[in-house]
Amino acid sequence: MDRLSATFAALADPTRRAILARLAKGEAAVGELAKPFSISLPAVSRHLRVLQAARLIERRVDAQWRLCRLRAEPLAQAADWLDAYSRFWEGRFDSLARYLEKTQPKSRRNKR
Amino acid sequence: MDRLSATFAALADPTRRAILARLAKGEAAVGELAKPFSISLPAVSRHLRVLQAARLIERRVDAQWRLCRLRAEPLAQAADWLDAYSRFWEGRFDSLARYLEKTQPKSRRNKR
DNA sequence: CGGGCAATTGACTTATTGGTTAAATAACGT
DNA sequence: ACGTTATTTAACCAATAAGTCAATTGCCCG
Repeated sequence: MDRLSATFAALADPTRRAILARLAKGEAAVGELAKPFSISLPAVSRHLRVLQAARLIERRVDAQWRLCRLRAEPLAQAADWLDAYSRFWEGRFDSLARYLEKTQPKSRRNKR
Repeated sequence: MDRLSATFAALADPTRRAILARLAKGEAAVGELAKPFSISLPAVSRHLRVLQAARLIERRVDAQWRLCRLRAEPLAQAADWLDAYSRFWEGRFDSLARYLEKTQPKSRRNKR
């Protein structure tokens, strides 16, 4: 699966988005991440595996804890993709057309 | 499924993203949308159904053609979500923290 | 009317997802 | 070494996704 698809797929689950929101406040262990949810710990563990595969989190071991922290770079790529379409909903159609012409090579970082 | 999840899920497929890219250049019928892909017409029809359910496209009938056009509003919502995290990857952590406080009043403070 | 193009629907297959419980692994603190 | 805590893995299940081909629907036109 390509990187952008993996990112969007990872974000398509509210539990995973909630986990990212929690991690935005700082590193946390699996058990703590699981607390707000009614699902089992293995289920959370799998969600974390998905987030890690999409490179949205990184993990490190500290004694018996696996600490997770947010890696937001893939989100930047997704934001770039959406930014192109912002030109559409803002009515700057030709600008989007130009972006899409170039979008085959590579997308670049920018700010909204 | 909530709106944001539906949007991200719809975007998590490269075929669907390519269809949106094509539609950004203007309305098109199903047959024309299908041309660049090696998959069958029913498969494309199903992708369009997903995009429509996510409200990323609208359809209208013109004689024997079903014309599709881009509706970018749901993308704006997704972009808003990502924008919050842009504060993270740009290093403005406390700004993101404030955003998340407002967005998810329910989340509890980290103790560790 | 009947033929043909456009698109969808139906029936089916296969793979993936998200969840479960139970067992295994790993590190800690006696 | 032992029991406790933290987390993952294994095995399984139900639902969904993405594709196929065949049949159907809807519309146009000679």
